[in-house]
Amino acid sequence: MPEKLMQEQYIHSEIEAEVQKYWADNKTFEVTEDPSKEKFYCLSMFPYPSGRLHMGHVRNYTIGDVVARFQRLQGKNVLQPIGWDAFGLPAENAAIKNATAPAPWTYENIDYMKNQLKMLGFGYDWSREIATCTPEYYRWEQWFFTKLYEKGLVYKKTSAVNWCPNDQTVLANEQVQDGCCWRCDTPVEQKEIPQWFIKITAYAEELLNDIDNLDGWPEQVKTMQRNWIGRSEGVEMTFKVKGSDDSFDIYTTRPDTVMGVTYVAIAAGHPLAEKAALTNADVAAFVEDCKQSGTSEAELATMEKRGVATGLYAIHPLTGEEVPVWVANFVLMNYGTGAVMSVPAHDQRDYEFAKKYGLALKAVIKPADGEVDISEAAYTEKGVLFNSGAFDGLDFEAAFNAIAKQLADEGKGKRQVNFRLRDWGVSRQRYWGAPIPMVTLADGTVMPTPEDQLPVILPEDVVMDGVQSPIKADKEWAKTQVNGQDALRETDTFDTFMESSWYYARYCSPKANEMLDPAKANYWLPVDQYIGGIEHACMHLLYFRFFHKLLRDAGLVNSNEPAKRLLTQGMVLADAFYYNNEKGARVWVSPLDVTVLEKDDKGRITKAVDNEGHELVYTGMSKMSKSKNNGIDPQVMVEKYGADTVRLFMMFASPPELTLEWQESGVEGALRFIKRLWKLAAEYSAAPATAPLDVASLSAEQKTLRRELHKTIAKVSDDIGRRQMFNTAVAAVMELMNHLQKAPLESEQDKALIQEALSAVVRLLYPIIPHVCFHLWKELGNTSAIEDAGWPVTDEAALVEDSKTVVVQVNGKVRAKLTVPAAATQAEVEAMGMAEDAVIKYTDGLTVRKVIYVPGKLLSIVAN
RNA sequence: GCCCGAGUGGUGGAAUCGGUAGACACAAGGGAUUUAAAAUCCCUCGGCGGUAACGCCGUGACGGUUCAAGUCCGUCCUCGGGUACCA
Repeated sequence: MPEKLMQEQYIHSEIEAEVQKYWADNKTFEVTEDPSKEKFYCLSMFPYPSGRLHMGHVRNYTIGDVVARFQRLQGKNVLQPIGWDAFGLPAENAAIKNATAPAPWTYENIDYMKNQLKMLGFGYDWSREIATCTPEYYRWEQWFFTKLYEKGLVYKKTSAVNWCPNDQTVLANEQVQDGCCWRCDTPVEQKEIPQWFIKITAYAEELLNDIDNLDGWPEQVKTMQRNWIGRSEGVEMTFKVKGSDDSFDIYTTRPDTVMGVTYVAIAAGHPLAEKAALTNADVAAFVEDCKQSGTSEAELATMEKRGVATGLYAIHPLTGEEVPVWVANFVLMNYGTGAVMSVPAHDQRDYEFAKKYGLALKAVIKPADGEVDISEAAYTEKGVLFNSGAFDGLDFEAAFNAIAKQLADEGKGKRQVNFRLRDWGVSRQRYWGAPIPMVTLADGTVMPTPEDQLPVILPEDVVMDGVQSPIKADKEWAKTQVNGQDALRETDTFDTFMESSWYYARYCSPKANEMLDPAKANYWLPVDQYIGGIEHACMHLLYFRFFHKLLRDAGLVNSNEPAKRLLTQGMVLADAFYYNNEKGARVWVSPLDVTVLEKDDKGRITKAVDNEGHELVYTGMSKMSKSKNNGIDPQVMVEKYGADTVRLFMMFASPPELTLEWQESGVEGALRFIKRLWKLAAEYSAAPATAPLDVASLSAEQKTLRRELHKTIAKVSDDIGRRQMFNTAVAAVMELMNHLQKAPLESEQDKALIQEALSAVVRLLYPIIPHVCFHLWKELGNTSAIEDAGWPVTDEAALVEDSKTVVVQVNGKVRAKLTVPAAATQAEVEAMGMAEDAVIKYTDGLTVRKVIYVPGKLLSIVAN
C-alpha cells in the first residue's frame, strides 16, 4: 500500500530527474555475461557527435530503448551500449570555421550530447561507452588492417578522386556542388592517385548468399544489397586491335547479341585510349575533357553521352569483321574491364549513341513470334537469333551456351561471373581519421607498421589551414624508423566506415587489451536487434557484414552474421516556412518562431507570420534540416513536455519504418494521455482494492472489461515483440484506457479489476514512457523496481467470447451483420444469414450459386 | 540514369495471411463547466443524395485476376532514400 496520498499533478521534471538518478545510482543497465540467462543485445547505430542531438537520433534511440526495456521485462540479460562515431569530415569543417581543432570540438560535443541522451532516459550501459577517435579504439583497427594485409586482403592501386586544381586538394562528393568546389567554385577535375583497398570482392559471393539467412532483416534492405553486390553471369571475350599486337577484354551479359556488335567503346582511362591520345589530337582532347567532371555515379550516369572515334579498329572475335573503337564517357574504368561491346540494335544506350554519331545498326534478335522493329528504339527483350549465321534460330539460353562454347573453343573468351560490387577504397586524404598503419622504407619497401609501433597516433593539438591535412603539412610527422631504416608513414587516414564496421563487437569487451575478448564477444554476439536509418542499407550495413566475416576468419568470433534482426527507421519531418527578403532570397524561419497561424475550415494552414511580422510561405512537411531551418531541438521539447511525452509521441505518431511528421499538437496529445493515466492511478490509489480479484464472481460488464484488458496485453506483446508496430501498441493501450476511465470504481471487484488493469498498463507502457511507469509502479503498492517486475501475462480464459459478429455479403457488398453463438456451425450461420431481410431483398429473384463462409467472421453469398 | 521504398478522410495513421476501409490520435465545429480564460468532460466529423431508414461512390491514375482487392499482377504518375569520399 502507498504510505501517503499520491501527488495529484503530473510534473515531468521532478519525476524524470528522480528516476534517472535511481537508474544511475543503482547501475540498473550495467550488465555482465551471465550464462544462466538468455541474452539480448540491442544496438542502435551510434551517433556522429555533431554538437546536439537531433530528432532522428531521438527516434532511433527511443526505438532501441523500447526494444531493450521490453526484452528486459521478458527476463533477458539485456545489453544496450552507446558510443560515438567520432571521426569524420564535419569536425574538420567545424574546426576551420571556429578556429579550433577537430579533437576538442569533438570531445565537447560528446560531453554535451551525452547529457542529452541521459535526459531522454535511455537505458544504456554507460560503462561500455566508446569513442572511435581515441587510440584505445583505433589501435585495434590499425592492428586488424595489418593482419588483413598479411592475409593478402589489402592492396594499393590508383583510383580517381575529385580534385580542386585551385586549392590543390581532394574533395568529398558532398563538397562538389554543380561540378565545382564548394569553397572556391573552381570546376572540379578527376585525378588518379594511389590508394589502399580492401578486397571485399573476395567475399562477394558469400555476402550475397548469406542474405538468404537474414530472416530478421527487411526484404527492402536485402533486395538493395543483392542489387548492390550485383552478381551477373556473362561472357568475357577478347577483341584484337587491327594492325597491332594490342587487344582488350570486354564483358557482356548478352552474348546472344554479339553478332550485332557494330562498334566497341572504351573508357577515357583505358590504356588503349591513352595510347591513341598520343597520336590523335581529337582523342587527346576528349580524354582530357572526360576528366572535367566529378566522380559520383549519379553525375556520370546522367551526363550527356559523348564519344570520339579513335581511328582504331577491333576484330570481331566471331565474325572477324572490323568494328570501330570509340572512346566514350559512359564507360567507366573502375567497373568491369573498362571496355564494352556495343550492340545498338539491342541496347538503348548504344542505340542513342549510334544514332547520334551515325554508327551502323545490325539487328540480330527478334521476337519468337514476329519481326523486330528498331526504327524508333532498340529491341532489348530476349528473343530468337537471326542474321547470326550458325546461331540463327537459337533462343537466349541456347545462344548463350553456343556462343560461349565457340569462344572458349577458339581461346577467345569464357563464361564469367561478374559482380557490380567493387573493392573498398579506404584511403582518405584527410586529417580527422585513423592513420593508415603502413610505412614506406628508405629502400622503397612498402609494409605494415610493425605491431610494436602501434597505435600510430593521430596528433590532436593541430592547426587546420582549411586546405591540407596537418599530418601532411607537417613533414616531420611522417618520419620514423622501421627495421633500422628511415621510413615514412602513410599520411592518409581510414574511411570512417572502418570504425563503424566493428564497434558493435568492441562493446562486448570495450576495455580489452586486444581487439576483442572472444569469450565475451561470443556470449553477446550476434546482435539480436540492430536499429538505424535506411540510408545505411547498402554501404554501412554491407561493410558491417563484411567485417564480421573478417573477424570470424581471424578466429575472433564464431558466428557468420553480425545482426539477427534489423529495423530501419524513417526520417523525421517538420513544417517549413520561408519569406523572401529584399534581395528576393528565401529566408527560412524555424517553425518554433511562427507565432500567428490562420487555418481554413479544413484545418489547413492558410496564413503564417513569424515573430518579426514577416508573412510566410508554408511549404508543407520536409526533412528536418539546417538548410530549411526546420529542425526541432529535442532538448527544448524535453524541457517543455518531458522525455516521456516526447518518446510517446514519437512511438505513436507513425510506424517506425515510415517518415514521422513532427506536430506539436500531437505532442500535446501525448502529454494529455499521460495525464489521464496519472489521474486514473491517483483516483485508484486514493481508495485501493482491499480484496483480491475473484474472476468467477465478475459481472458480465466486468468480464467484458477484463477481456478488453487481456486482449490488449496480447496485442501489445505481439506489436512490440514481433511486429515492431509501436504505434498500434500505444493505440491499443489508449483504447483500453478509454474503457477503464469509464468503468465504475465502487465495488471491491471493480477496484480489484482496475488494480489488475493498472498493474498491466503500467508495465505495457514502461518501455515507451519508463519514468512515469517506474513511478506509478511504486504508487500501485509495489516495493521492488519495475525493471524486475516481468511482463504481464495474457489470461487465455479471459479472451473467450460467447458470441461473434459475422458479416453477410451478397455479391461482394455488406448487407447484414449477425451476432451468432461462438459455437455456431456453417449451416446455422447460413440459415440465419439467409433469413435476414436485407439478404432476402438483394437475392430476390436470383439463384444462389455459391456460399463462402469464413468461420466467425464472414458469410459471402454469390447469386445471379 | 540505375537500385529500393512510399502514396488511404482536413492531418498523422489503422486494417497483421485477399475477408466489415478509416481503429487510435490530431485539427475543426457544436455543447457542458467557468465571472472569464485555461484545463477538463460530452457530441459531430470521407464524399454525394435523402427528414430518416438507407442507397451510391471512395485507398495516386488506368487496366487485370477473384465470390471478395488498400492488400495480388501489369502499365504509368508524384514524392522520398541510396548511388561507393556526408554519416
